[in-house]
Amino acid sequence: MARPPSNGNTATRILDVAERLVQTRGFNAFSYADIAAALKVTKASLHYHFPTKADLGLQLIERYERNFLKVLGQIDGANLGDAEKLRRYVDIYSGVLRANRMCLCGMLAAEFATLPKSSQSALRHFFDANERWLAAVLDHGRADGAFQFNGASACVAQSVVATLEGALMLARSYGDAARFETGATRLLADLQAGRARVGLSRATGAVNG
Amino acid sequence: MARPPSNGNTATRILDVAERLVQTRGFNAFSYADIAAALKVTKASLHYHFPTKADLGLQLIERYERNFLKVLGQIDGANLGDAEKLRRYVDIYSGVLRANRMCLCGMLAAEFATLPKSSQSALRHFFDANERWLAAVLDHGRADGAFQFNGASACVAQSVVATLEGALMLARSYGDAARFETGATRLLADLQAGRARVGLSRATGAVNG
DNA sequence: GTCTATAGGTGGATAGAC
DNA sequence: GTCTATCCACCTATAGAC
Repeated sequence: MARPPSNGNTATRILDVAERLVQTRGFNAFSYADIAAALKVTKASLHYHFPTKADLGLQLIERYERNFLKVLGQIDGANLGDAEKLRRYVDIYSGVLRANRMCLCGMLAAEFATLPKSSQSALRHFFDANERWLAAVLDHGRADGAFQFNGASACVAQSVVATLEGALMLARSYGDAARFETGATRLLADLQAGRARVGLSRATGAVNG
Repeated sequence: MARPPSNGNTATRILDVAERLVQTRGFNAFSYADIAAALKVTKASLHYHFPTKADLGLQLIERYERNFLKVLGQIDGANLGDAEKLRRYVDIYSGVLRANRMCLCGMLAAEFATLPKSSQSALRHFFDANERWLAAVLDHGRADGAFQFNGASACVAQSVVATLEGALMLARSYGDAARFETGATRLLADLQAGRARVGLSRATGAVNG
C-alpha cells in the first residue's frame, strides 16, 4: 500500500503527503503547514482543495479503502488457494510496515474519539469491507479443508484484523519487522492448525504456513 | 486498571485526569487546559507539578506500569492455574474497555513517532515487562500441559499483547465490547488447542477456555 | 502550592488580489 | 489555483505576586 511519489494533480499530491503524515504521526499530530512545507505551496492553497481538515480526513480514508479493495480484487483474480490469499492479505500489512508506517485506518482507530463524525463512519466502513472479504476467504477455505476454526467466520475475520493491526502497531514501536512477521505467521498457522500441527512437536523457528 | 476518582494529592489527581485523557483521546489530543478545567485549577499550577508535557508523559507511563505489575503480582499470588492466570490477564484489558478507554500504552504505541524520547523508552519497558510475565506463564503452562504452542514463549507473548491491543483498539472504534471478547476468547482457546479442539466440531457460539 | 498575566509559537481557516 | 495577509483560538511554558 506504499505509494510512489505522485506526479498527479495537486489534490492527489496533497493526499499522498497527508496519508504519509497520518500513517507516521497520526491525524492529530500533523498540520496543513506540514503538507504545505513538503509540497512547497501555501496553506491557503491546500484549503482550496480541502476546505477543512475533516474533508481531508474523509477523502484520505475513502481513497485508502478504494486502493485496499483494489488490491483485494487483484488477489481474488489471481487464482490462488485460500491459504495463499490470506498470506497475501497479511503481506499488505507487511508492506505498510516496511514503509515504516502504521495502517492508515489502524492509526485512526486509535484516535477514533477525536475524529470528525464523517471519518468515524468511513473508518468503520473500511474495516467492515475488510472483514467481509476475509470472512469469504475463511468460509471458502474451511469448506475446502485449507482452514480449521470454530465459530463464525465473521468473528475470525475480526480477530485477524485486530491481530494484524496490533502487531503492526507494536512492531513499529520497536522498529522491529520480525516482531510483526512472527505474529502474522503464528496467526496463519493457527488457522491451518489441522495441517501445521500434525506433529504437535516443539519447533524452534517460525511455523511456516 | 480503571481508577476511582482520587482524593490524593494534586500530583496524583493530575495524573488521574491526564491518564483518562490519554486513554480516551491520545497524548497529542489533550492539553494542560483540559486538565486544568477538570480539576478547577490553573494551567500554571499544573506546570509546578509537571514542568513539561514530556515529564507528565513519562510519569504517566511509569505509574501505569507500576499499577499493571502490581495486578500481575496479585495474579501470581492467587494460586491459580496458568490458563486462569492468562484469563485474568485478558480481564485487565476487558476492564479497560469497559471504562471506554484504550490501554494507555497501546494508545501511546500508535503515537510512538511523535512522543518524547523518554516516553518512547518507558513504553518499550512496559511492553517488555508484560511480555516477560506472559512468557513465564506460557512456559510454565506448556510444561504443565495447560497450553500447547510451537516456538519460543517470548514470541507467543508478543502475539498475545499485540492481539489484545489490536482487539481493544478496534472494539473501541465500534463501541462493541463483544468484539473484544470474541477475539480474546479465541486467543485463549488457540493456546489451549489441545484440549479445546478435541472434537474439532463446528461450534456456533464462542469457544470457552 | 496556587494564582494572574503574558510570552512566543502554532493551529485551522478565510478574504481578496492575481 | 495559488498567492499574501490576516484572524482568532489554542498551545506549552514562564515570571513573579501572594
